[in-house]
Amino acid sequence: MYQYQYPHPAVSTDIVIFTIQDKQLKVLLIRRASEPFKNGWALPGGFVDIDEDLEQAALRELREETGISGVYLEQLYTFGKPDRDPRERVITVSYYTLVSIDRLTVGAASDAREVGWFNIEQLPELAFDHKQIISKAKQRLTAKLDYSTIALQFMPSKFTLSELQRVYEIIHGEPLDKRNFRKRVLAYGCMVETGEVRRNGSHRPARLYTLKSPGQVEFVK
Amino acid sequence: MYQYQYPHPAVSTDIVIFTIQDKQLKVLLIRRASEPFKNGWALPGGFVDIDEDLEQAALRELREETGISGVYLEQLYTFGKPDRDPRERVITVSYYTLVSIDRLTVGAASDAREVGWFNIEQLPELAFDHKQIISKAKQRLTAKLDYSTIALQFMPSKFTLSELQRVYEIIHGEPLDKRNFRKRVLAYGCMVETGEVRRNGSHRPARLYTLKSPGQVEFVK
DNA sequence: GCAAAAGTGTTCTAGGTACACCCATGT
DNA sequence: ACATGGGTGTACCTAGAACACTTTTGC
Repeated sequence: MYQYQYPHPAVSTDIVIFTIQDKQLKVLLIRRASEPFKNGWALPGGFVDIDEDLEQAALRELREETGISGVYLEQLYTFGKPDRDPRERVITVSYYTLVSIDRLTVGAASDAREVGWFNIEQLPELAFDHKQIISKAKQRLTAKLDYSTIALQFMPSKFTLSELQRVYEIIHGEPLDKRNFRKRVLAYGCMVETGEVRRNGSHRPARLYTLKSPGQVEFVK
Repeated sequence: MYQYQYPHPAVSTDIVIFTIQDKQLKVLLIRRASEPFKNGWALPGGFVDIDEDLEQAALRELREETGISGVYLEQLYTFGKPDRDPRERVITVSYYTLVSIDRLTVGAASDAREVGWFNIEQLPELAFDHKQIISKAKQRLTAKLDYSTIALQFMPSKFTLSELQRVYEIIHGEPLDKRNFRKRVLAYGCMVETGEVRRNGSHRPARLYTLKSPGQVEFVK
């Protein structure tokens, strides 16, 4: 037992993990193993250890619950309505991250719990205020697309410009001009041709690009 | 005494209060009344009550320690390094706000503690990681000047366009073209002429403007 | 040889920047 | 009458938007 002179809240982290799959923006959810909201869908996350940095806690939960590591992680917002958790006062520091389609080896690594990728437009009922957290993350992501190189975090180590364009189109929900798009992202100067190409169907092969500094997100424009 | 099965951190809020005074961007600090950092300068703030919303806590501290109320308040970032407070683990949810020069009736309302406005470029030694918090707030403020109407929060209920221009110049640290500036801020469409003028020295009087929706910050551009 | 995606430049337009003079007042 | 800050319009320039055809492959 731990005693304090004044009541203390519990502090947790929750992580919104985005990916692009089947031309959809998806979010990773896990099925809760215990009450409250037992068997309900929720964001991965958990309590912060008493001697653990907040971001470290988020990285640890991410690793433990999904097997994902070494990703771009950004603090999103801190949610603290007094009644957001029925057990006790829990303040949650939320983070979000973007993972590439080739890291979708989730599920295996997760500790026997059911996990799933959900289209952000068709989410199931969610535990706590997690719907609100995802909504805020989507907002932030959409905004950052326009003034940073954050979208590159969705890409695998080698990718084509058409694949990258599809990412922007899916998130913004509208088609983009191919020539203007290439002009713009190449001007960022943060990717290089590998020299290789990808053959993918009965048409001209696409050049493969790679990031100069993977994991780095810069402001642009 | 309050008991928990697992150790819990304490949670506080700290508020960075900006104003413009004497052609300088200033921050409000208070002198600490107790250990640690007794008599040192620190941001206003304090512990979140167990049944209190985070933003309510920030508003309460703001009121109690400075007498300021009814202002635009925005969550900034949550700081939680395990050793940021020598007493126990304290996670702080920081907020920032902008107050107009005519609200500088601080000091009187504060509960007998010494308070002071400090030029952001000449801060004293600060308690905890408050220097870092202020630095982050300044960053956010500077960024928001360019894509929101946040600067209007510095203005008193009636103000002239020259006064507003000075605010932008002080924060960005460079002079702006008067005609382009007026074109831009009037295009925001969120202020109206009062019809009154202010006589202020031996020159043409300036027209007074007022906000259509005080306290509201919009995205622009 | 045909279907399907990859790759490539130029023109047009709008929004941002640069810039100089008259106005109303106090002394 | 002069010093001081308030108020106003236009020309230029650059960055973003619109737009169509050739290339390379698989079948």
